[in-house]
Amino acid sequence: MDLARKLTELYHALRERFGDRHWWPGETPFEVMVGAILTQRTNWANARKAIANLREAGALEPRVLASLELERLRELVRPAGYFRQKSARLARLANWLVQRGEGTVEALAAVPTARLREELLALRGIGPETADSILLYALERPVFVVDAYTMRVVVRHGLLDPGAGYYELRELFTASLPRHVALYKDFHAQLVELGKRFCRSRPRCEGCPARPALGEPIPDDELI
DNA sequence: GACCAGGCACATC
DNA sequence: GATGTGCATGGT
Repeated sequence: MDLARKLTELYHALRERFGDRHWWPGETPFEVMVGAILTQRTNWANARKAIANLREAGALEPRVLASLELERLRELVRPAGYFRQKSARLARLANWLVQRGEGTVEALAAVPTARLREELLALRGIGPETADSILLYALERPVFVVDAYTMRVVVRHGLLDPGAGYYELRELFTASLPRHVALYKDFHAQLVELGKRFCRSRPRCEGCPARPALGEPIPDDELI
């Protein structure tokens, strides 16, 4: 069975099992961008607290966030952990938007995806995953997002060898799937859900025997 | 108390 | 290029 078919079957199996994930909540594209930084190496519940703080402070708007005192920003971001780093990262992102797009996300609409990706990666604190999350979920660009869960699932299904790099993994998906934003969004969300469940006791997947079957609904006992 | 959570930058070999 | 380390809060 070729890879494209395997991935398609995996997606439908996940979709069947988990339904619509309603992935990546956020009222505005900027809020999604902020969330992408706040959730780095941090569970979403903690990131959400920081987002709530920012909302209450009216700082879920690039110009406002960019104008906040650093100490104030650190306070608001604290629940998400790594608050010294993340506050600085948010400030750089907001400043970039203010300078690059006059403080609006809409001004980025005409900029090619590759260019946006380069500029995001040039911001210290935004790496491949965060950049791609922003491109896909905030800016609606057809970019597949790879994260730790994706890696676990793909390796566990034998689709790629352990030790594969970010770009190798991303290429696996982009080369095999139709370039549809909605598909990319939901597939990634499904992979996260699967990864959370069936690897929750063994995050590194070492020696774990379970391997959900492709193309079939996944039984609960194979999800652990 | 240990371990983990939707990474990244930097140092070192 | 690969590997190790610091960053930090909050839930289980």
